[in-house]
Amino acid sequence: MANDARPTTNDASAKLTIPFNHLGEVLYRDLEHRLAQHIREFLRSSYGVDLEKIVIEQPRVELGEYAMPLAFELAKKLRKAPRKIAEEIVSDIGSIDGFAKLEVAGAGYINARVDRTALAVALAKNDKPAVESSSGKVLVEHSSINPNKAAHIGHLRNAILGDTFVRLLQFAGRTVDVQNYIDNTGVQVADVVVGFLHLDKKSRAQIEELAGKPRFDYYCWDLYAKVSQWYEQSAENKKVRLQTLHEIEEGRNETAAVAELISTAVLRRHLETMDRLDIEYDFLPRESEILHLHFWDAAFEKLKEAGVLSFETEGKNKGCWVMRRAGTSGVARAPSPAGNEAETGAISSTVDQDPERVSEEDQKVIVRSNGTVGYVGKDIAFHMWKFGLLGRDFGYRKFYSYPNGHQCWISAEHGEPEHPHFGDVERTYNVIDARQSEAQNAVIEALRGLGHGEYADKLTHFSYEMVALTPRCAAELGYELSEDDKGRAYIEVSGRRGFGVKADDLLDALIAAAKQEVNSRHPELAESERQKISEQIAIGALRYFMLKYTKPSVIAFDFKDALSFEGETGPYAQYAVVRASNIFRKGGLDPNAFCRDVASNVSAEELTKFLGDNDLWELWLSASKTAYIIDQCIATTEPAYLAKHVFQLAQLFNTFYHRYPILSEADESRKRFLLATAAVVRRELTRALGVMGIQVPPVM
RNA sequence: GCGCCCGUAGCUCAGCCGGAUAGAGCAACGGAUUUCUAAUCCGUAGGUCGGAGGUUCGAAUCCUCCCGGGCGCGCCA
Repeated sequence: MANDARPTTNDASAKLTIPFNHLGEVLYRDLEHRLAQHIREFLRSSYGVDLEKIVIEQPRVELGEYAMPLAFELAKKLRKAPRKIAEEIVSDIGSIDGFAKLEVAGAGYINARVDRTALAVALAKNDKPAVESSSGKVLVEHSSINPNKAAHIGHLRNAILGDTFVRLLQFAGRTVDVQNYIDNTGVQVADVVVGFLHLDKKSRAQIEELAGKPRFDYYCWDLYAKVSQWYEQSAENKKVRLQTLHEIEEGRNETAAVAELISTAVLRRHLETMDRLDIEYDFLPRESEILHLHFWDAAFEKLKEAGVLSFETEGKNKGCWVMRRAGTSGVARAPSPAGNEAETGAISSTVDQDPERVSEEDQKVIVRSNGTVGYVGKDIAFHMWKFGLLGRDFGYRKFYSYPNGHQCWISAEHGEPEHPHFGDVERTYNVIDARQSEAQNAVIEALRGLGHGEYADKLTHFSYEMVALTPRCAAELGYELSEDDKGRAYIEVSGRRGFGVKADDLLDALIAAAKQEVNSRHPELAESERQKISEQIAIGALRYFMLKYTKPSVIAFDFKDALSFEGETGPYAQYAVVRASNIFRKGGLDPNAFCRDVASNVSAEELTKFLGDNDLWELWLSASKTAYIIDQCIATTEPAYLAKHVFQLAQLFNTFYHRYPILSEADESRKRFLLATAAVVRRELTRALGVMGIQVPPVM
């Protein structure tokens, strides 16, 4: 799996490319860069040592803000006790701007203490994050749901991860194109077409009428499961499937028209479902256009020319164009540097005599012997288009206008003359589940084989694990489980079997559960207001739920956990912000003013005094980390770190809220300080939740 | 068979660039609020970090092997 290196914030390569935040304020992230750079230079000049990476940890707050165990590492090289080295470094390094001091602790830790007052003032003034000047455009492809049935919880994880990653990139100042690839000519659509035409025996007009109904995708969900059973009944039925698929790919016939009608209607439903979660797309490239605009033909020529594809004249893949499967590079893989003689020998003995020929089991068929191209081939062509390497473009048509005015475009054979420019991006992230990593690697290797290693390196498979149902959840939904399944930790969702939780159903259930709470807590509010708040809470719960697990973890879905609004949940964090807002509302004060004007509201001496309290300081410190955490999320393609951070900050705030009554505080300057604290945390929490796509209700 | 992922408290998960007492949430039990305060807070209990070796001053974290579970390896997409 594509696990990038850990955060690059203190890599040697990053020290010159990430400038200090000249226009904005110096926050936690910037201080870390500064510290790492200072240490690095000091070690070089004083010891002649060039450390590859300076490890910087985050210690308990009473020990400082940054902790460096580097003296332990240097002990070997310098043949001195770690404690001694640490002491030398601390006494010789001099002062670092923004830091109060360095200290030696334990057996040789070097702990750095920041200038708390300076960091707090910088944080308070940081009302909009400084925007990095971005180079090229970034493309994030996510969702990509087959347009033949309702979206389910697995698709929700994909879309929420993808949308959050888009927001993370935008926070960091990148320009992002959001694409949702639509496989509108594949077997899955064909199956539903077969269902309408051959099982339900519906006319085109009848289908058209059904497609206009509110939850047409639910109808397709059931039909798709029925068709799958129908295929099992006879070989004759399966032939219908092939015939139908063929007609759809061909285009310009009645079957293709029906398929277009169905897939477009389901696609609209998907967009509506995702819009409920504030997830929007810019462009919907469809497979039909990749076929009809002959993207493959252009790609095929270049791939042959570059020698990525070879034609098989014998064996099981006779008559096919094949490429080497990713990860099987017998010739290309150099023995590991540490590899011993025996290992090298073992490799050379398994390599084919003819180094050009790929052994049969390492072949991936790209073009079938009947001349048709498979999914991976089309994906290669598509990715050549993404990076501007294909020499062809889609036509573009307006497709969907969001209530907020945003326009979503779709691919077309003959597009509108005026349209925005998609493609030609500098970097691509594909949010696709882990089961497709081999196919994704094939695309990457094809780009490399074409001589475009620079793009291969900038194509990231944003891989995550699936959402499955716990046996208990499946039983609650009324599914019959085999004895085998009952013993499993989780059971995979299956559209083909109609087994799963639909996205809209889950959202409805969440809204209903939230509504019940809101009704009992705020009967004085208007119905429309209670509804709006319930939706915000439901979205908060759902998005947080999908983001709190790290990507490699399979989510074993359970209604009890997903419908929870307490503990480590989105509503917990939303509630913390609401509480902060309550203070200002009841006090008749403007929280933003308390951020902006902290320096005039609280004197530097007083600020320093109050921040000397570790509990209060910990809250400020955590609030100062938003940009730092977001950098980490992007570098590691892991949004879960932001979810963890939001929860931690909300938790610290709730403790603070409980411990310090603010409005009744008698000491005026202390009161102003506490208000500034609440205001800053409120702003940072709101900001971080916003990056997760979670809004905060006015009351809860 | 080959490849990738997972295995940490009763349950669900963090931690894994080696480092200072292994953390949360849920569940359980016991407490707190006429207040900006209960979608909350505080406390108690709960762990041979799947197992065995190895590297190291130091391993949940790195390496090897094993066990258990998941996923992928198609002229499907």
